[in-house]
Amino acid sequence: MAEGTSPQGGQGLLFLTDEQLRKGIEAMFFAYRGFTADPDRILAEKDYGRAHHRAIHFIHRSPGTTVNNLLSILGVTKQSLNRVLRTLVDDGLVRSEVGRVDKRERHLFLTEAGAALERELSDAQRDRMRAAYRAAGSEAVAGFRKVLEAMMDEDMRRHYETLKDRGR
Amino acid sequence: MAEGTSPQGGQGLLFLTDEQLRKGIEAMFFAYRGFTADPDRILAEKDYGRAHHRAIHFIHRSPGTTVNNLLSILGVTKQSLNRVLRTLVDDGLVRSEVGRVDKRERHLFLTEAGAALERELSDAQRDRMRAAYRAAGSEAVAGFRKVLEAMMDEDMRRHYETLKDRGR
DNA sequence: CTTGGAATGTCAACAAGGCTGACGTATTCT
DNA sequence: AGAATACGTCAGCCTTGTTGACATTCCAAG
Repeated sequence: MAEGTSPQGGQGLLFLTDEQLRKGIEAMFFAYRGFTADPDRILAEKDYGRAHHRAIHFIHRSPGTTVNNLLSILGVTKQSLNRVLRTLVDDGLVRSEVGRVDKRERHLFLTEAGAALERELSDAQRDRMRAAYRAAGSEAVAGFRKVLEAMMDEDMRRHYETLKDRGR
Repeated sequence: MAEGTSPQGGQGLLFLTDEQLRKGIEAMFFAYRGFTADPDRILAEKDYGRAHHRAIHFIHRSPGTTVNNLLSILGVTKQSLNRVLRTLVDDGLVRSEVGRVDKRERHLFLTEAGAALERELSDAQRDRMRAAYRAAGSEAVAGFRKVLEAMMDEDMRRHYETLKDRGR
């Protein structure tokens, strides 16, 4: 009775109207805007963009990651990533270290300044996420994650799970 | 007891670690990629982009909407929207009608061709949404929507609710 | 030891889709 | 009559994505 979508709550077939699906689509659209709004404001002040944020985020999450790995996580071309990475290295936010075992690879790390910016950005983003979680309640949070995970492409889910494991 | 995040399930304070919040952030990032992947493929074939998709989507949802209204939903400048809208009108996907009560306004409608493309795009997007919903279960769906709604900016939530009401 | 292929970096050119600023025109409101 | 509104448009700029071509460096296989 606390449901809204179907009486058989949980598993099994759902009765999904186009309307319900459209609402989900629009919720994704509007929510993603909110999701990026706070970091975007901070980035604009510092003349960086979302691309820089993404690079910084995943370097922070996987210190020492290679360029190729980052490439496949972000899903852009190396030229595109390189442009962003170069400015971050030049500005002293990211350190690129030649691999010791395979010297062709570059391992990426945040410098102190990079870590500081990362903190500033993710604080802002986490604040909103936390507020949304609190407003929605813990049951909602579990469902939120479940649906998002089911929405990912296979490759992306692989990356997502890998990052997940690191934290455990 | 079926919870994972907190013992007081539902309302009240949640114990949210940075790790949990980060996972949510990454889930949003990866899921949004999946969310746009299918329409993007269709659009690429037809030399359109996401901007066209968004315009088409919201014109479909609110037939006869004005340019100004669309502008505030999409959150872009009129120059940006106009570029997109012009190609859609030129290509015969959108019809722009001078307002009868206020002749300064233009009311936007999808033509048959426009409606056909809208269907193709939203079919693809709904298929993924439906699959995700089914995989996650109906309880998850309710939570998903709840968190997303809480994540929106005020203005966006207003638009979201307005679209919501139309369907009822 | 040479050679093929992988990983990386870099140059150039281009496109989509944001943005600002300025201006014109029709229409409506005060 | 004059101000404000709705819309369109021109011009120019930025970010971030794309392709294509090419150099370098290194690993590994023959």
